[in-house]
Amino acid sequence: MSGKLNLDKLDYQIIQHMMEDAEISYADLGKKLFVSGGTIHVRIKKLQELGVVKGNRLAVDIKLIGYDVTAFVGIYLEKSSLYDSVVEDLKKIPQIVRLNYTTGNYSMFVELCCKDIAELKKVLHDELQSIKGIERTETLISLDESFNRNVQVIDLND
Amino acid sequence: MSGKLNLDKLDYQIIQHMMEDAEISYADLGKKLFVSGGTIHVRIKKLQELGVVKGNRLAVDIKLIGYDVTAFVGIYLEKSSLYDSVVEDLKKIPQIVRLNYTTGNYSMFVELCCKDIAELKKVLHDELQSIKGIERTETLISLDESFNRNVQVIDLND
DNA sequence: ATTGAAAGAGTCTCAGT
DNA sequence: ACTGAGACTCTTTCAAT
Repeated sequence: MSGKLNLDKLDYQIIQHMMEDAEISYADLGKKLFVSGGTIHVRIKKLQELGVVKGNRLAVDIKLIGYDVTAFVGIYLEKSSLYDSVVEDLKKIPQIVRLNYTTGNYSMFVELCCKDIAELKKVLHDELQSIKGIERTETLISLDESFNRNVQVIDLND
Repeated sequence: MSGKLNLDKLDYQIIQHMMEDAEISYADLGKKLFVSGGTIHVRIKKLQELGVVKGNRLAVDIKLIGYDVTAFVGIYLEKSSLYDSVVEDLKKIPQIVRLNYTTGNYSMFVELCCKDIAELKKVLHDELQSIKGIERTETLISLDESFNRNVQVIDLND
């Protein structure tokens, strides 16, 4: 499937299942995929060693703990050579959870999580505007997240 | 901290730790936070019942399994009343992993994961353009993800 | 609410195939 | 490479505080 690593269908099935729900036991996952729990264990160990599997994260509903505002900000840079220094400055702002260097309208694109609109305004107005190299920004506020899911690495019906 | 739920510092510390790494045992996490493993267990059960903790996901490096292209697409709708029907059509495209309804330039904003530029082109040209209600789209291709991290729900140094 | 210990369940290793 | 069983570790429950 992917050229670089030699993963077979079973590897992809394991990845697909465990990306969605990592709470299933090796024995039970083995039953679903018609192999032993020991084989699931060996495969997951292999995937960890290859760096494909990087750990295990708790899925948390951040809205429920007060992070009501998700926003996206497109950033225009004065010069694209300023990218690295701007990245370092943005990394210091804890509300910024993701930063991508992009083609298209903006030079870079960030996602941020804030407790409320007041906090968003503070980050946009006080923090972003004081960073050297940022020419201007455009903000998209998320009013609703219709879905958020994983890539489908394999069709589970074969 | 958050008005609705009555979570204390220990709850936030547990959430912060387990969002980053859910592989630590309750006993070890208890040692770090100066309580017993049993208390960690009780708190996590409470957080699950409250819906704050929604499960456990394997963190996978999708680049390593051939998903080289991450892109963001801003979508202009003909009429915003078409939102729901467009959502249903977009949900059927497996490469679209996230969809937000946004204020600002675009009516909706999606993220997609593709194996290569050819697949991205196919989705943009063949699939998005044939959906009724989409006026036009603007694509940002991610050339580099500088970072991608969790919200900081508590400062771990108190 | 927190604890510590016992019971139950899961992971990990390894010898055999 | 896969299997199954044993050793080990973790989760879960619960009586006591």
